[in-house]
Amino acid sequence: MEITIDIEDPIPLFTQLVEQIKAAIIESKIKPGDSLPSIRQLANDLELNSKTVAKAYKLLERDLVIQSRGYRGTFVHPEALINSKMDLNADVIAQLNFAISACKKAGVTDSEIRIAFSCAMNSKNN
Amino acid sequence: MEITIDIEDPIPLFTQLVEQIKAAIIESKIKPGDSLPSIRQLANDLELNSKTVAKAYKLLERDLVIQSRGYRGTFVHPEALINSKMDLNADVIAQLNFAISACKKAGVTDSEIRIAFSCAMNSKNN
DNA sequence: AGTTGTTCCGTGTGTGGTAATGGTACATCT
DNA sequence: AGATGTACCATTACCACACACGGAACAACT
Repeated sequence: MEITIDIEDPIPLFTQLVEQIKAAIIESKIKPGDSLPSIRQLANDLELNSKTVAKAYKLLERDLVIQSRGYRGTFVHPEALINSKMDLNADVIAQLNFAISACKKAGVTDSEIRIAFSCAMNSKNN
Repeated sequence: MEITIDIEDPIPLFTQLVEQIKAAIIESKIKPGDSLPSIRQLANDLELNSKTVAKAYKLLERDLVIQSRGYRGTFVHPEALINSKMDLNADVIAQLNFAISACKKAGVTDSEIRIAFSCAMNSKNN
C-alpha cells in the first residue's frame, strides 16, 4: 500500500488519505479482511499528526469501508469494494440542492438562505 | 412615521428598518397606498447610507409589503397588512431544517453538510 | 433640471468555520 | 508493558461571508 501525501495540495490531508485508501481498495491493492496499519503507525510513516489519520479512519469506518475492531486493530470491511464506489455526498448534495432551489424560486436571497442554513445547523433539532 | 435606528444594536441596520416599517404597517401608522420617503431622503433623515435603505426597500418589495413604481416613488402595497405578518424566513428555515436533519440522521458530518451546502449554492441550477 | 429606483465598481471590519497541530488521558486487549 | 481506538482540552492560520460604507452612472418620470 503506497500512500503519498502532498502537503502543498490544497486538498485537505485527511481527504487525500481517504481517497487514496478507497482507490487502493478499488484497485484491489487491499482486499476485504486485510489489516490496516494503526493510526499512530500510519501517522509516523506519513509524517502526519495522529489526529489527522484518526479523522480519515473515522470517516472510512462511517462509510463502511473499514472496520475498527477496537484494540485488535483496523481491517478492511467485507463490502469495502462496493462502499468505496458509493458517494454519500452525492445524495446529500442532491437533497440540499432540492431545498435550496425551492427557496431560490420562492425569491429568497442567497444571504438569507445562508443565514437560515447556519440557523438550522446550530439548532439542536437532531 | 417615527423610525429609530440604533447603531449599537447587533441587529443589522437594514433589518431594523424592515422590521420597523412592517411594525408601522401592522399598527396602522401607515396604510396601503401611502407614499414612502425616497431612498435618498430616508437615508438622509436616518443618517444611513442610501445602499442600506435600498436594501431594506428591496426586501420589503419582495415580501409584497411595499411597491416601488419606478420614478413615481414608493408606496405601501395594497395587501401590506397581511404580508407584513408573514415570515418567509420561517418557512425557509423549516425546509432546510428538514433536509439537514435527514442528512445528520444518515451520519453525515456537519462539515460535510456545510461543504455540500456551499456546493449547492454555487451551482447554477436555478 | 431634478428626482426616482437601480446597478456597477470598490473598501474595510468583524465573525465564524475548517484544517491541522499539540498534549493528555482513558479502558481494553495482546 | 505496550499497543489499540477514542475522547477531551487547546492554539494557529486561512478563507468565505455579512454588513456597511462610498462614488458613479443609467433611463425615465415630474
